Amino acid sequence: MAAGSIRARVRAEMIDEIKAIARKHLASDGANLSLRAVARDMGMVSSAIYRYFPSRDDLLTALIMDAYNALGAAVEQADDTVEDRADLRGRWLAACHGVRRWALANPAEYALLFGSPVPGYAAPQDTIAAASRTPLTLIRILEDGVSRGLLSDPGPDSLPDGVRTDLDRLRESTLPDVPSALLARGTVGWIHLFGAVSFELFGQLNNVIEAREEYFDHQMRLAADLVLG
Amino acid sequence: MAAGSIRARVRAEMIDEIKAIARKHLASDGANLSLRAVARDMGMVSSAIYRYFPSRDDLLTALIMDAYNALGAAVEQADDTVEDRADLRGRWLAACHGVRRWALANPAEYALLFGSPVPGYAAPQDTIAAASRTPLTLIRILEDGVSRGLLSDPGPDSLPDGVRTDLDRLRESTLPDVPSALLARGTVGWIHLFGAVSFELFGQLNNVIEAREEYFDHQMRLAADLVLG
DNA sequence: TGTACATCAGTGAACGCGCGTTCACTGATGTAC
DNA sequence: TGTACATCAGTGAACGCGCGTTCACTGATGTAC
Repeated sequence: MAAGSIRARVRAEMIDEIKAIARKHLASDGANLSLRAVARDMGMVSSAIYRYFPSRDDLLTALIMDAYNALGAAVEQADDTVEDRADLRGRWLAACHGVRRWALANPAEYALLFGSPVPGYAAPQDTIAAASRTPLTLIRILEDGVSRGLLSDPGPDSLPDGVRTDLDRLRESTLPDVPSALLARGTVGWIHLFGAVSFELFGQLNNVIEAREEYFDHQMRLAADLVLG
Repeated sequence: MAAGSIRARVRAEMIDEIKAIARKHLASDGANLSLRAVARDMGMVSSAIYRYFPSRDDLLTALIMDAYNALGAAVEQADDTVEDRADLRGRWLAACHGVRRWALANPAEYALLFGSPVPGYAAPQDTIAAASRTPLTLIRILEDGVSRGLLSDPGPDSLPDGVRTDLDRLRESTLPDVPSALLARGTVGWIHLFGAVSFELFGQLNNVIEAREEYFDHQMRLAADLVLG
C-alpha cells in the first residue's frame, strides 16, 4: 500500500514530465505533436509512452485540459488581486490583462486552445467545464455588479429571439442573475478580448502596432465602456 | 509568339488547377499541405509540381496571397452594395457580414490567414499589401464619414503615446484624414470582427450559441455603436 | 521472514505508411534560319 | 515549307528522413500466503 503509492507517485511524475516535454514541442512544432520526439527527449523508446497515454490524441487532450485550467486559474487570480470588489471596471481589466499575460507566457498552449482546430482531432466533452472557467470569471464580474446594484439591465437592446433563447439556456445551466442583454454585452467583451490576444499572438499586429501592451490596454478600456456601461 | 502564349496559357491553367486542388486539401488537412497529395490528385508524379512551384512554401504563399485578395474583394464588394454611401452604419455592417460570409464559405483559407501560424513558415513581405485590403476597406468607411462631416474626432480618448505614434506612422503610409482616436476605435471594430468570426469558425461557439448569424449580427451592431458613435 | 506469483515499466524490432526534394531522362512543342 | 536546335513538361527512381502503433520480450517492483 505504501509501496503501491510509491509506484503511483513515480507514475504521476512521469506523466507530468511527458506533458512538460510535450508542451515544449508544441511551442516549436505547433499542434503536430510527435510522440516519438517526446519519447526521444525523455530518453525512452517511443513505445514506452504508451504505458502512460493510450494514444497521441489522449496526450493532446491532457495538454488541452491542463491549458484550459491554467488559463482559468490565471484569470481567476487576476480578478482576485483587485481588492475593491465593487470596482467592476478594475476587475474586468485585470482579468483581460490576465488572459493576455498567460497567453504571452504560453503562446503554444494558447494557440492549441484558440487557434485553428487540429485537423483530425476532436476535443472530447470533458474539456467543456475547463473551457468555461475563463468566460465564467468574466460573467461573474457582471453578476457581482448586478447583485451590488452597480449594473442594471441595459434594456432589451433589441436582442434577437434566437440569441435570447441561447442565452436563456446558458443561464439555466450555469449562470444566475444576469439579464440577457447584459450577458450579450459580456460576450462582446469576451470575444473582443479573445480577438485582441489572438491578433497579437498570431502575428497580425506585426509591422503595424509596436506598443503592444498599451494598445491592448486601450482596446480593453474602450470595450469595457461598452460592456459595463 | 501566338504559340508561345498558348504554352503560357496552359501553364497558367495548370497553376490554377494546382492551387484549386491545394485549397481542397487545406480544407481537410489544415495547413499541413502535402505536395505529394496534390500531385496525386492532379494525376501527376510528385516531382512535376516543381515545374510550377519551386517549393511547398511557395505554393503556400501563393494560396495565402489569393486568399487575402479574395477576402478583400468580397469585403469591398459588400461595402459597394450599400447604395446610400452616407449610411456609414449600414456600410460597416455590410462589410462585417461580408467577412463572415467569405469565411464560412472558405473556412480553411480563413484559418490559413488568421489561425495559428504554420510552424516553420514565415509569410514573405509581399503579402502585406494584400493583407491590408480588408482593414483598409473598413477604415475607408470611417474616412468617408469624416470627409462627409458625419463623424468627428471623439477627442483624445486618452490615447496612450505609444499607440498614437504607431497610428501616426500607419496614417502616413496608407490612410489619410482619420483622427487617431477614431482610427483606434476602428481597429477595435476590426479586431472584434475578426474575433467573432474566428470564435465561430474555430468551434468556440459549439454547444453555446446556436443562432449563429443573429448572434453575429447583434455583436456587430453593438460594436458599431462604439466605432461609429 | 521467505517464497511464489502477478503486475508493471521499459526495450527493440517491425509494419506500413507518409513526406519534400533532387536528378538524369524522354518526348513533345516551339523558334530561328 | 522544311530542317536543326532549344525549351519545356512530365517521368520514375532514389535519398534520407519522419511518423503512430503493435507485439513479444526482459527484469524489476510489489502482493499474498
